[in-house]
Amino acid sequence: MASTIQQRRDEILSQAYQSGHVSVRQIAERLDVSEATIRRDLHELAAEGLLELTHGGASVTRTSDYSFLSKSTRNLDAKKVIAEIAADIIRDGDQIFLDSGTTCFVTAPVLRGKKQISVIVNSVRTAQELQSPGVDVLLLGGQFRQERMDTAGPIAIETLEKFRGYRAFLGADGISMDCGLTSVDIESAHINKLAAKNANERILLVDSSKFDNPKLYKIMDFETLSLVITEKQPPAEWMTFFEAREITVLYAKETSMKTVNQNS
Amino acid sequence: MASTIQQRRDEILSQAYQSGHVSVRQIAERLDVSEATIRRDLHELAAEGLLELTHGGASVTRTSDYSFLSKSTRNLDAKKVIAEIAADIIRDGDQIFLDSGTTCFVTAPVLRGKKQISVIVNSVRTAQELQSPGVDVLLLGGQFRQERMDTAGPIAIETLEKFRGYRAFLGADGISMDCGLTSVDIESAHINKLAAKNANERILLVDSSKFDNPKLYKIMDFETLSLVITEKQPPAEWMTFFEAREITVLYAKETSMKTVNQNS
DNA sequence: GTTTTTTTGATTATTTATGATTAAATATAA
DNA sequence: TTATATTTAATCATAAATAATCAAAAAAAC
Repeated sequence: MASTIQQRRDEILSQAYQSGHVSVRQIAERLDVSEATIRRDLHELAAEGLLELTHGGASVTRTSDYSFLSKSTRNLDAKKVIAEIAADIIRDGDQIFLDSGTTCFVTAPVLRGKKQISVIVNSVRTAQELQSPGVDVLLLGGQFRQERMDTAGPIAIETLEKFRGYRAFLGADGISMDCGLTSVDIESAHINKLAAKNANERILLVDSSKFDNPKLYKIMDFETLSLVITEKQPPAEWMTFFEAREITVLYAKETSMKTVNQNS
Repeated sequence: MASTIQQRRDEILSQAYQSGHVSVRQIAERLDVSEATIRRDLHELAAEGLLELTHGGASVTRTSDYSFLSKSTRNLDAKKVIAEIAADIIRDGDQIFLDSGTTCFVTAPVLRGKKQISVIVNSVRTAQELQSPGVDVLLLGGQFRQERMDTAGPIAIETLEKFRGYRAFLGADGISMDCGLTSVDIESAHINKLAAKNANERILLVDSSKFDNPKLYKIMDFETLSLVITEKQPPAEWMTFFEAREITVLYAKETSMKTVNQNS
C-alpha cells in the first residue's frame, strides 16, 4: 500500500488525527511493516513535533506551533521578558497593532487575559495565538506569504489605512542611531511604516541583539516613539540617545527578569 | 510520451500532486526512462522547492493540516472526487474565489500544479493549502474567527467588494429547490453572497448529502449558477431542475470515480 | 559540416531503510 | 511493594536506494 516512507507516515498521521491516538501494533499490522519500523516513524514524527510518543504508540500533540517558535529561538527568553513588560502597559479596552515579527508573536499569548481589547495584525500566527474571549482580532488581508505566514502588499496597506487611534507595537530587525528602525523585508517595512504613521502612540519592542545593527529597509525614525521595551538596560550612549528624544525605556532588572524598572 | 525535459517534469509534478507522492520506480517505468534520470529530475524539482525528496521517491511539501480534515471526514471521499473534477475546469491563468468551507479546502491541493492562477480566499487554512509557486493567494482581511480559521465581517466584505471578473467556487451547507443555496453561518453566507454577485461565473461544489437539506441563511438562488459539481448523478428531479435553468452538472461516473461525465 | 554542450543510462561505492534479535525499561496485576 | 507481561532501545545483517562517475547519445552552437 504505502510505497514510500512519506506515504506511510502520512497514513500514520491520518490515523492518529482520526482517533487522537495510534498503537504501534495496530499500525504495524495495518501497514504490513515491522513494529520496529513504526517505532522509527513515530520517533521521527515526534521529533517534528507532529505527534507525542506514549507507551505502545503515539498521540496527537496538544496544540502549539513548535515549528515556528523553534526557528526563532534566538533570544526567545529575551522576547518573553519583553512580552511580559508589554503586557503591563496594555490596558483593558485598548486598541493595538501588533506587527508580524516574532517579538510581537511572543507577546500575543500574554494578552489573552485582557478584556475588550482589539488587536490589528497581519500575521496569521499571531492572530491564532491571540484568540481568547476578550480579544477581538482583526486580520489585515492582502497577498498571503507562506514563509512568513502573514499578509502584505497593496490590499494590506489599503485596509490598514482605514484604522486610526491605536497603539502600535512595533518590532524591528535592527536599529541604529543613524538609520532608526530597520527591517530585512521591504513589505513588512511598508506596513510597519504606515501602522506607525496612523497610530497615536508608537512602542518599540526590541531585544538587545538588535541594537547598532541596521538592516536594509527603513521603517521609521526614533523621534515619534514614545516607548522602547527591551530585556536589559541598553548601553549608556543609547540611554542618552533615548533621553534626548524623551523616549521612555522599559527593561527588566538584571537580577530578576520579572521586575520592571522604569526610566525616563 | 514526454518528449522534452520540461514535459517529463510536468508529468512528474502532475503525478505528485495527484496522490501527494511519486516513487522513482513507478515514474521511471511509466515514462520509460532510467531511474537515474528520474532521480535527477526529482533533485531538480526539489531544488526548486516543488517537491521534497524521500527514499524511493518524492512528496509534495507537507503543509497539510490533518487535524482540520479529520473533523470534516463526512463525505471526505466525495469531496475529493469533487475537487478532482473542479481541478479539470480550472485553467492556467484563472482568477478564482474559493469559499471557506471544507469542500473548497479539499479543492485547494489539486490547484497546486496550476500556473499563474490567482485565488481569493477568506480561509486561512485554504490559503495555506494553496501555497505553491504558480499560485498567488489573496487573503481577505476582517474579523478573525478562530473556530473556523477564516475572516469575516465588514472589512472582509469591503475588501471583497474590490474584486471583479473572477470565477467563484462556492460551497453550501445545504441546497433545496425552494431556498437555493443555504448556509448555517450568517457571516459566511454574506461573504459568499457578495462573492457570487461580483463573479463572472458561479460554480457550486456540493456533495450529495447536501441535496434537499436547506439551512438557515440563504446565500443565493440557482438561477445565475453556470455549473454544479457533485460526486454522483443527482436524482432525476434535480437533473430536470438544473436542466430547466441551463445549469451544467458535472459528476464522476459511478463505476470509475475518475471519469467525468458531462451532462446538460 | 564539425565542435561543444547537455542529457541520458550503466556501473560502482556509499548511504539508508528494514526486520530480527536481545537487553533494558516500563506498565500491569497481585 | 514484587512479579509478570509488554513495550522499547540498541545492535546487526540484509536488502534497497542513492550519489558519483563515466561513456554514449542527443541536442545545440558554431
